[in-house]
Amino acid sequence: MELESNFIKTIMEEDLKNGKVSEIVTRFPPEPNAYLHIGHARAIITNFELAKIFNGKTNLRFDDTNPVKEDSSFVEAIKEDIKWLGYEPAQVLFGSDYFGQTYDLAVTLINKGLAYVCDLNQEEMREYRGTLTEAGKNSPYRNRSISENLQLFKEMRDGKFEDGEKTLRAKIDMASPNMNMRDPVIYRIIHIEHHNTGNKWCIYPMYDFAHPIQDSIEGVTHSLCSIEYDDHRILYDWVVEKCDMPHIPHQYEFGRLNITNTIMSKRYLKQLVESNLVKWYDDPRMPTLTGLRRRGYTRDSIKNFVLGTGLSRINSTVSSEMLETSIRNDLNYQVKRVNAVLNPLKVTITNYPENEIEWIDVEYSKDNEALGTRKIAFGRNVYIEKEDFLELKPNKKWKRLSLGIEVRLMHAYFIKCNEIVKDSEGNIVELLCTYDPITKSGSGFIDRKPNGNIHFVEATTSRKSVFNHFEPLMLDSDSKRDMVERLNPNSWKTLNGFVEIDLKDTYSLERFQFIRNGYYATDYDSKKELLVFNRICELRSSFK
RNA sequence: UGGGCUAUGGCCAAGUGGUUAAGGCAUCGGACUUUGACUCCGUGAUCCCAAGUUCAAAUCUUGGUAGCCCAGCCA
Repeated sequence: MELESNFIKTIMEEDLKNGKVSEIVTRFPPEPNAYLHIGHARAIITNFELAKIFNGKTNLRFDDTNPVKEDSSFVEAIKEDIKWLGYEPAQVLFGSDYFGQTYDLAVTLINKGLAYVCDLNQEEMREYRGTLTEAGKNSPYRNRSISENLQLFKEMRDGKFEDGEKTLRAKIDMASPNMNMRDPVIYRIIHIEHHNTGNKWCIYPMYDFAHPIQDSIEGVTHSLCSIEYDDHRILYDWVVEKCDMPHIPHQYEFGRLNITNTIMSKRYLKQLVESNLVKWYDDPRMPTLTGLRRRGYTRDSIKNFVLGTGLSRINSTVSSEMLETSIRNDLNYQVKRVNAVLNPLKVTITNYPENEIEWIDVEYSKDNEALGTRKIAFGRNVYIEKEDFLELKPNKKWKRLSLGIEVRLMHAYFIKCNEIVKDSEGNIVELLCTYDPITKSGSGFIDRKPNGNIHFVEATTSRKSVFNHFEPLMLDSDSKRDMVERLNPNSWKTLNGFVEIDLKDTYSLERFQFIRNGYYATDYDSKKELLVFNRICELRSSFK
């Protein structure tokens, strides 16, 4: 799928056309403190695809300016997710690579009288900041001399002070209606080992100061971020200007992408994992990229989904059905269509010889012959789905098996149900049927029409399997309600059944259409003796 | 009268003064079918409201209304 027209693409076209920029350079700047989710995928895809269209380039830059929260374990996971999506960054960089230059630029600001060391503690600073409707007031430390500021900032760097004892603040305007401009902190003291720089630094720049500098150093032309940074842009531009950055990057904001029944906040995903409400970040129910991958989603389905939702400045909530449609469309043509019985009901073909198995050639997909064929087994003992049998045909629309009714076992023969075997509690445990040899599939038999076509697997050759079915983790998206209350108790359902013998050597993440059941992917935990499949999504159904 | 952003069918979204206002998802019909799948056909908008500018307005102006964001030494 192509990237549709959107406002950022239009801006880039104009910038290129009127010579404002000669090349498009974008960046994806994740903070290495969490696993990436499908919301990040929008940012990744947007940055890379936009640059690609204009033959530009995209860097991956880890935004690691806060060692309290960040960890190198996330660095590798994030790299892997981006690679999985099929993108290769022009460069892989770290914000911490620029700590030296960032420090020097802070000194530049001090020398210009545009930054000062402030002794206010956190609480005092909040009081001085004012409120949304009232102006703040100047810090008593605002007018320290340049030399004193220089000395103090150096001492901050040299570890003379405790965490929180002092900050470096930009001197802008405590009466600004934009809170971000009320002398924002640009450096703070944190005595913690950094995953990249170790103990070299004990002061770290804030995002608002570091980000524009990083963008400028890297020659980023279009710095894309989410809409809540809109009122940070004025500060972004201030930093670029006052630091006399030779290259001037520009920030553009776009809305966040939400999906119905899906909650994507880092805090929430972390809580799910730490409370053992899911197995891990790669749990197939998680909206993380690693979870979606394990579920069986393909990179193209994610890309097409994101591209299909478009891009605007609105925070949008897209129906999860759109994601499902995207994976169905991707898998429909390219995947093998095979038989699996998830809720087995034993069927004995009473007029078929015992100990005889018949092998039938069947194409994997009549829509894609290149997939080839395999042999399916047919014999005296088969399994069909429990839901494909009802003792009494309920209405004319019922296109499945009932007592005295004849249906086709797909790719094999017509069978007719003659007798029902029940246990002492009245549950149906077996069906006794007869088959008609002249109705064999492919024989051209047209004298009778069966009451529908159902799938089956031969009992003695099929492989025991576990099928994991998923529902949304949350029953609603009302973030005001407690998470545990909203949890869907049926988000993971396990079924035990059989797949046709052809799947005995399936490998992790191999994807199939199980005929009439849905799309599935082989789980990492699948073993030869017990195959495990995750349902990616159901087939569409107009059955009412 | 704190500041900022946004408003196009149920959900996304193109559209940049002249179009029958693209497209996708969903819905509802129908055709086809050895998957109740796929595929194919059909199906919906006085563009938040009001006034104005103009021969002509979703697009420009003014005034409303509604929603979202901002008071971390988080990003």
